Amino acid sequence: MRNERTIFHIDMDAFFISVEERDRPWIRGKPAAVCGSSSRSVITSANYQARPFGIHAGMSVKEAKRRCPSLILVEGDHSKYTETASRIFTILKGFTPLVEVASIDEAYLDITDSLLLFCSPLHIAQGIKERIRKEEGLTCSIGIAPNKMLAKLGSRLKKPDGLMVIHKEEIGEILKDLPVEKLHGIGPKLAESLKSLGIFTCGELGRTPLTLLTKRFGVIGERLKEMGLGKDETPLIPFDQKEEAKSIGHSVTLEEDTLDPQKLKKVLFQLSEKVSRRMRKEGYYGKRVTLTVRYCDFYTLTKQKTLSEETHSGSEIFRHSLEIFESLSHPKPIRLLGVTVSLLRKEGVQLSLFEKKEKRESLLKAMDRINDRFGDWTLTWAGLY
DNA sequence: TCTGGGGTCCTAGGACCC
DNA sequence: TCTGGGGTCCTAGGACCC
Repeated sequence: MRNERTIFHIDMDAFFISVEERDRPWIRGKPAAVCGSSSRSVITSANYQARPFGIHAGMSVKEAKRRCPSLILVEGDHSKYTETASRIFTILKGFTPLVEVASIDEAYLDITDSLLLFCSPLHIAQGIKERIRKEEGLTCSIGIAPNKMLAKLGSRLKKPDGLMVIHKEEIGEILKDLPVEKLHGIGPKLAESLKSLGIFTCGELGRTPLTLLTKRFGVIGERLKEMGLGKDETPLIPFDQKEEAKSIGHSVTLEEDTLDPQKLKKVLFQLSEKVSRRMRKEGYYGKRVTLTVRYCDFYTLTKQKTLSEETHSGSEIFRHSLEIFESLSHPKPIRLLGVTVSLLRKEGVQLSLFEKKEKRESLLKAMDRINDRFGDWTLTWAGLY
């Protein structure tokens, strides 16, 4: 029986806009938000003064301005946020090597075995908050719990600048009346489906028979039941064991909806170049190209093509995405185009063991087929003799 | 609420092979 | 010629997250 795990979830408060407030003191105390550069961009981060106006991430800039005409808008600077985040992750790694980077502004820590070194979890959490405040001028919220799911819930419940410990004995009480959509992984659609079954709270979800949930939701049903009970065994994946990326893509919402082939071709070319530059920079080759097209009515389709040869060349990616683009009929003006490359392989690591095995398997099968047709030992490994 | 841009994972049907 | 079942890959779409 291993120790009860102690997991932290660290979540930066209104990360992007907080970084901007730190660097531009005159914004502080006023409603402000970070947005994209185009006229059709959305809010990516709103400060706590803007939130009472109903402004939140994902809202269009137009709508946000309508709700709060005095809103201060700052164009986002992604590289600045990435650099800030990486310094924060370095601070976290000073407390334990078991740090999972969950997104640009979130991390999980497993401090189960570092308890002896620094005394109580609460003490460690306060130390982390203090260092982030001192060194980066930023606040964060921390949830402490026996698993990732509850740690995440804890940080979410005590925002901003919060600290919440969920002890094993308190789990039932905390989940009893908590709406299911507060849990990470239960979005609007799942929440609606659950409501139609009369399940509104985590307490109710935990009491729902597993058979009912699996019948309705398939494999996710098991996960849902556990979530309702506050159980979660998903392991923490330290930053140095993170898997490689599975896809690399870029997309852009055009300034105006259009069907002009010259304009669209140019955008496809730029997106392809952008994707290929990133692939080369990060050392990837890919074998599948996916084109995304969103029309003016928001109807969105994707079409993909698996290549016979892997590539990271911009002109190759462009050639394939254009071919896909031209195979579609495009009945309406286009709002967004996206190009994604997947089935990635990291440069240098020739073939993974799995792929090597697969190659060998398919070679073996080919030999079998020939031997089946022409009799045994027509083909064999040269090394046999 | 006229709705960005970066991703991940899951599902389900069809092709194809044995 | 017709039949069946299993496995894998490809494809398109959808839910979810930050």
